[in-house]
Amino acid sequence: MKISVNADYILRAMCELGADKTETPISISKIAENQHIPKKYLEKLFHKLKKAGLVKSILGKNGGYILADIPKNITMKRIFKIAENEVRIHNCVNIKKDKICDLFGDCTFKKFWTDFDNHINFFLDSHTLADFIFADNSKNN
Amino acid sequence: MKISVNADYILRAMCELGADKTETPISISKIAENQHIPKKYLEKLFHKLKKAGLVKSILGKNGGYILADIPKNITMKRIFKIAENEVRIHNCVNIKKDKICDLFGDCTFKKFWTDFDNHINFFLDSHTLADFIFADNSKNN
DNA sequence: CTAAAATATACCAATTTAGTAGGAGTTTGT
DNA sequence: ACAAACTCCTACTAAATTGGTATATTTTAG
Repeated sequence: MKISVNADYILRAMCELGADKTETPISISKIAENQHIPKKYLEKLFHKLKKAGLVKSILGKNGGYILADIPKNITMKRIFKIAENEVRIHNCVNIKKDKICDLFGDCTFKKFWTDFDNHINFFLDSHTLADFIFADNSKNN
Repeated sequence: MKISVNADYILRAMCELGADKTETPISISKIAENQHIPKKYLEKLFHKLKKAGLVKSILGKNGGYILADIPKNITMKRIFKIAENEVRIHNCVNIKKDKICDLFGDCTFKKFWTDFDNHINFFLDSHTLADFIFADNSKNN
């Protein structure tokens, strides 16, 4: 069970967008440099972020990205969904192979994997970008 | 973030050992057949389980495996440690690269990853093999 | 002696991870 | 008008991991 580098990359990149007070977009180049993330790799991640509606892009010179929503509305769950190619906690043949699963309505294995999944998602849902950005310099949002 | 098939395989295999009332060992062949797990693959998993001290082996004909401890002492965390080749939740350059990390004593990123790790481990520690075995047929242990 | 069992070691195809490469399209400062 | 600075898009790649196979050796019951 591993967490890819993507979650960390995205988290820090989004924080940089969220922490910026100016209304101008920030470029991939700048974020990559500040956060020590390979530029081309970060580009791909932002492509996903845009498709998922977490950021907006401004084309052309002086272009870049801005958050599509206020930090407190961006949960870690949303970030994880993009960062991790697949989130598979329900690892149980009784769940994967539905026919077997249906035989046991209250299968304890299934219950365990579902509970585990819920436990993780509860944590991810209860943390947002705002937790990271306004930790020391208090501000609204 | 994925959970490999191993955790499911081991969980069901160990349950079969734990549920067995006889004092005789159970062979890999039998478990593999009952649980629909590739025999050779299960063999490798049991090798790890033995090395970790979760099961004991009996060699020769009529040999097989028995639990090395009572079910309630076998936590899901112990199983996960064997099932997952690597458990990496602390995915943060501020943690991986110690020099950067030391610069921020109360880094919010680090805190998040550590909290996440603790959250998961708390869940895994609070479930044992006994939860699966004696769900319906109540019995001591 | 032989069949059934664990043990040990090596191999393998497919997939995933963490990138890199090269350019095409868009906008802006000068 | 034009070059620089951007995003956007597609493809490629090396290394590691995953989920398994294959083959042979050792141990023991009957």
